Amino acid sequence: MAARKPLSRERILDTALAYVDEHGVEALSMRKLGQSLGYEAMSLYNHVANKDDLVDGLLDRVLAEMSPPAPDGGLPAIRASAIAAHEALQRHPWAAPLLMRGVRPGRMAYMEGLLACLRGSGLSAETTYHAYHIVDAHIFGFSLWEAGHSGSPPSHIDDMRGWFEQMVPVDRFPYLHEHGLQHLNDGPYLPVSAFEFALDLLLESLGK
Amino acid sequence: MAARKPLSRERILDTALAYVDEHGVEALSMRKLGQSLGYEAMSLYNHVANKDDLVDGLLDRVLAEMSPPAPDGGLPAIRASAIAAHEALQRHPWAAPLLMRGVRPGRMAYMEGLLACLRGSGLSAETTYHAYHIVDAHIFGFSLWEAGHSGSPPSHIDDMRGWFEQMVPVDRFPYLHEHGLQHLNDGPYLPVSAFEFALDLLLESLGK
DNA sequence: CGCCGTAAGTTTACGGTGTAAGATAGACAT
DNA sequence: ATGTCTATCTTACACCGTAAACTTACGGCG
Repeated sequence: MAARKPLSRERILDTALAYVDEHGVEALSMRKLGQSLGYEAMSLYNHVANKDDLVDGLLDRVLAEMSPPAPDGGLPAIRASAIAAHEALQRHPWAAPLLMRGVRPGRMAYMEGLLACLRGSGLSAETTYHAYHIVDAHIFGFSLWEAGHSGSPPSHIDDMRGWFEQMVPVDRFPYLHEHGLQHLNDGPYLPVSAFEFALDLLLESLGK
Repeated sequence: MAARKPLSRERILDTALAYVDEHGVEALSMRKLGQSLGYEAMSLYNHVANKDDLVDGLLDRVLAEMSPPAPDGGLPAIRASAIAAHEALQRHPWAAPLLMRGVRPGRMAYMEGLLACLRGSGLSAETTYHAYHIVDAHIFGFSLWEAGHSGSPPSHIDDMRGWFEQMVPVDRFPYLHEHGLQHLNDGPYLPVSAFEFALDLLLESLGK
């Protein structure tokens, strides 16, 4: 608070990204962000056009973490880049929904790279058309699905087991109860394997 | 406006659902909803606890359109219910993200039904654990992916072709350009087939 | 030195949001 | 008539994004 560093777009984005990764994008406000930097909200507008511009800056940082597959890499390159993209979207769960809404340049580059790689794998234009939807929907759809689940267990509950038993009574939801117990035993995040399992299934069918 | 019918939870939900299906959930406000019913915003609170309660009511209506698979229906029942759920989520594109956030009773019933059907198909508890993630992530993930795309082309553009050519120049994005042209020729919505294609692929692998 | 332009930061204000609290009015039972 | 209950409206508060105007600091130039 005392000796405050000068404001800059980079510093604003740094702070905003850290905040958003922790509290979610809906919790971000110009007033709070300015305050946490030691300035007034309106001062941010000297370095950022408006809130959308700020969020776009955050999205570009996330997009910078996901590189498209090499055009001549074939299906293995698609697999690798899909996994990397999924991991980036796991690191920033708030980003996936916003990435779908508008099309940032980085997102277009990813689309182009994916399409190029599919065509480069010998697929026809028609096949590529459908294959693209399948692969892109899997990467982003699965990440959106995962991101939606984040925060579902209030995460600051001491007695997770008790909370679960009350929310999902065995007698009314026997199978859901069983499923929940598996999650509680496996630690928080197993679904990753489901991402790769389904991805391999889809890619294999495209390779035939 | 003149002779106004008395307010009721049902009437409020009717109006809100129609409004939200047309304008999206982020455009819904208590003031606008009240006004479009001929009442003040605060009057709605006599029939609805708060805005979250109202939105929950809307989500319950969407959930009522998707029934879980019959427990003894096997993979075909899962396929049918997945397609029905996907269609419901297409009718109400705003709903999918909200359905992921909190777990409504109807959503729990769907989860339970899907799990029961998987176990009933002879899958072990461990296999069901992963299969559930794959199937549920496909249904909701794909729907989320589709919903995210809605509104991407501003939809009220006369010269769609010209807009597209400017946004996606052939020389910089040749493959994306090709893909976009395919969409323009096919009409707005082909991806549906991708949903069923991938669904069958996933279910087939579970059947082996 | 004085002057001035420019950029950064602050203050104030406006219209929007959800909703708590209180006032009002009508219907109905005692 | 009196009390009670319910639905409605009015007012008010805290928060949001941000436009507009104001203050402050600084670098260049005579």
